[in-house]
Formats: sequence, structure tokens, C-alpha cells
Amino acid sequence: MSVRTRFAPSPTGFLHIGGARTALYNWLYAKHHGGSFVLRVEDTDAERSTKASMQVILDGLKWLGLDWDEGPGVGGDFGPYHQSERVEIYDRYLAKLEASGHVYEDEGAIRFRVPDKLITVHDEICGDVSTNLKEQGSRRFNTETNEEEEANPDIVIKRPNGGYIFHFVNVVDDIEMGISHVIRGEDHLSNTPKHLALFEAFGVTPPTFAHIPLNLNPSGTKMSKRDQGALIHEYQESGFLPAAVNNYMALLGWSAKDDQEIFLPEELQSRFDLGGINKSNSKFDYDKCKWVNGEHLRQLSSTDLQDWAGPFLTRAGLPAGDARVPAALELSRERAQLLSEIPDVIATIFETVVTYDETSVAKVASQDDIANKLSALTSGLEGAESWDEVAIKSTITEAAQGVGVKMGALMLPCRVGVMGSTSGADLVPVLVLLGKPEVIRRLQEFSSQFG
RNA sequence: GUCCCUGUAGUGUAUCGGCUUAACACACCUGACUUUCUAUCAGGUAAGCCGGGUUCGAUUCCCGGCAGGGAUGCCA
Repeated sequence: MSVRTRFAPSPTGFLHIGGARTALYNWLYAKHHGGSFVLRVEDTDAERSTKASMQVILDGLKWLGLDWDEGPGVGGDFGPYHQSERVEIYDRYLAKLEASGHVYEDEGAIRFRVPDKLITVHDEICGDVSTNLKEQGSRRFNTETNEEEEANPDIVIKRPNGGYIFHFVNVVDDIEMGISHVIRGEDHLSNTPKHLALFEAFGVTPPTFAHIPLNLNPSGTKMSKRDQGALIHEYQESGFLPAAVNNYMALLGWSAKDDQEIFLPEELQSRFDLGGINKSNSKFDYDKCKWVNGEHLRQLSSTDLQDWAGPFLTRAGLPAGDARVPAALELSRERAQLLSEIPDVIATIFETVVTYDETSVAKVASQDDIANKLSALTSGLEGAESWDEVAIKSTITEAAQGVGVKMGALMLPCRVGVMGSTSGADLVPVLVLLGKPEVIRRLQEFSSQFG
């Protein structure tokens, strides 16, 4: 039997990291086993579902590269893929339950008669979990009175207004769409017995279930939109690479069982499987996520780096088309973890007026004999016959010897004078990139304040 | 309240009933690099929730407690 997984978001908000990670696991599992990944929109709650929200979710999945084999915009043999368009199917399934006496009406709603027996979920991750829905559902906790009250254990599957309820449509669609593996958040583990009861009522063998642990925020509670790293579109804006976000999300609850943590997309696909998923919830760590991104940044080809960084350069007001950009980007690779950090690292290369960092300048100004050092440096560089890294380095060394100091004593003033700050990309390559006249110009201008 | 899942350093994971001084990564701290650093290299701090039991031996298996999370909707 071929593997068919699905991601079934409800378009009532943004694409959340939890949802994205669920989508990723389903996608990876399908890809790993040569199966299909289906995208299904669970918009049965008309009041809360919006087109805009759907678009954000679709955009997020596309950005992450989690393409679906069937679903909105793609089609497929099991459509339509919006639940709001599948009402006839649900009506048909409801009729089956009516015919077999599994349902009854209750104040306009339709309830599914829950069996009075132990139902066991065979979960790939959590193991066997048993519940008796009738017993369990006949008591309900009232959050207002803080007391337990009697309740009807039979589950509502259709509202008085005609709308179908999640548990029912979810099961019907998984049957109709031939879903083989349901990989979803552990928050659904407690719902699964209800789903199994429905599968049984329909006389259908249920799919394989795998409930994955949840991702919590650093304080250990449910991630909310306000938590850093919660929303996928923000990753795009802050300069993350989709491959890195996928990599990091995969690591939250899954491991390759060895020391490898950085996975290229293809590697992730070939290495990922249910066996590597652990059971405990994890807390989101933004720093580690950024580190993963930095690692991916370093592995990018030059042309990919240019493609990804381009928009961020433009946004920062830098000339993305400048001939020196590719070389500058290479210099930035090791200093940046996010694409959005790149402009800061290399901006000085494209500036006509250098922005000086006060503390950096003060550091230089406090050096002994600084005017003399700077002039030795400037004239030394001015006299350099060639302008490559080797030549520049030896020129600076010679200039340093001339004034009786070590090379390092000139490097710092040179860095601050040319780049405006003690931090930034490697100095010598930047000098090469700027060209001799510009370097001399900057040094002279900088020196003038120490006359 | 009831039911379910989970509980290894701050965080994410690994290993394992004895072969371990419990490993790796991020973060943090220190040192080095006589070019800063947000880079690189080297080093360091830091963990088996608690209590019982099984066993020659348990972090690993079982039970209880506690803690965290989830469910308990005519939301999904």
C-alpha cells in the first residue's frame, strides 16, 4: 500500500511553527517513502475561516518548499480539497451512519453514539493508549464552576446550522482520500479514540497514527503568535533560509541518532523516519535556529547566496547589482547568521561617506603616536606597487616596522579608518575590494582629525 | 476534578541494565589567534525530578509521588 500523508490546516490564522513542523514531518515521511503528500483545507467553521488566512498558509508552505502532490491549486483525484466544498460527501457518509443506527438527533444537532468499550490507539510513537469514550465522556469539567458535571458522551458531528464537525469530516476525508499515515500533534492523541470509533462505524481500517510531541516556547508553555519564532512568515522577513528553518524544525522532536545536526534538504528526506521521533515536548530555541541558518548560509553556492541576499541588500539601500557584491557577499558569509545581517557587515564597502563608530574611533585615538602611525600606513599603502592581499599585507608589515611597531598595531587603526568600526568583515580583502584610491582617500580623511 | 502523554546539563538531542569520568550541538565563561569581532581555534562550567521496588548491578525495567504539557466544545 502506498504512503499517503496529509496536512490539514484550518485557515483561521497564520502558519504557525507547530503546524509547519507537522506539515514538514508529513511531507518528509511521504517523500522518504515515495508516497504522496496531500494538502486539505479544513474550513468547516465558516465563521472563523478566511481567504487571507488560507493564502498566508499556502505562501508559508510554498516558501518552505513543502509542495503538495494534491490539494488547492494542484488538483488531484480525491478533490475537492476544501472541506467547505465536500458537503455532499459528508451527507453521504452521514446517511451511512443513519442507516446503521449510529447517530441520533439532539436539539437539532446530530450525535454519534459512542461505544461503551475500551478503544486502543496503536500509535507509532506513543505506543498503545486505551480509553473508554462512554465512561470518559460522561463527565465534563466546567471551567466556570470548577466542578465536574454530567455530560452526554456521544459526540456531536453536525451542528444545528448544518455545519459538520471536525472529528467527523476529518475521518471521512482520511477515508475518502486514502490517507495511510496520520502524523499530527500530540494534542490530538486524546481525540483519536473518537476517530477510531468512527472508522469502525464505517467499517474501515484506520490509518497508521503517529502523534508527535509538541513544541513549546522557552518558558515551557504553548507557543503563541507573540513568541519569537512562532510565525513562519516572520522567518522569511528576518532573513532565514527555508532549508535552515526546515532543518531546525526537524530537529525539534527528531534526531538522526548520530551527531549530525545540519542536513541539506535531500539529506533530511533520506534520513527522516518515524523511528527518530522522540516522545517529549521541546522548547523552542531561537539562538540555535539562527545558528542552523548560519551553517546553511555557509554552504550556499555563490549564486544562491546572491539570489537570497539580493532583496536584503536592496532593502538596506545597497546597490545589489554592483560588481563588487559577489565578493563582498563571500566576505559576509562567515560573519552573518541571517540574511538580514549581511548588509551591516558589508555596507561600508559601498559607502561614499564612512560611518564611524564612536567607541571604535576612541579606541584608535587613545593609541600612542597615532598620527604618525596613520601617516606611515597611508604613505606605505600609497606606494604599494600591486594591490592584492599578499602585497597589502607585506606593505602594512613594512610600514609597521618603519615606525617601530608590530603589524597588529597598524591593523586596528587601518580597520577603523577604512571601515569605521573595529568589527566587520576581514580587513585585507575589503581593502582589495575598495581599491587603492578609495582606501587612501578614506585614510587621509580619517587622519585629518589626528593632526 | 477526571483521563492521556512526557520527565538526561539553561536549551535540543544521544547512549546505556554493568564496557562512561553519561556523549554531541546551541547558549554561556576563559584562553589563543601579536586584525577587531558577531568570525576561527582551544579549553571550561553544567544533567539522569523525588521515593520505593526488581536485580549481583538501574539514568535505563516496574510502582507511587511530584512537575510540565495535552484532552475534557455544537474550535480545529
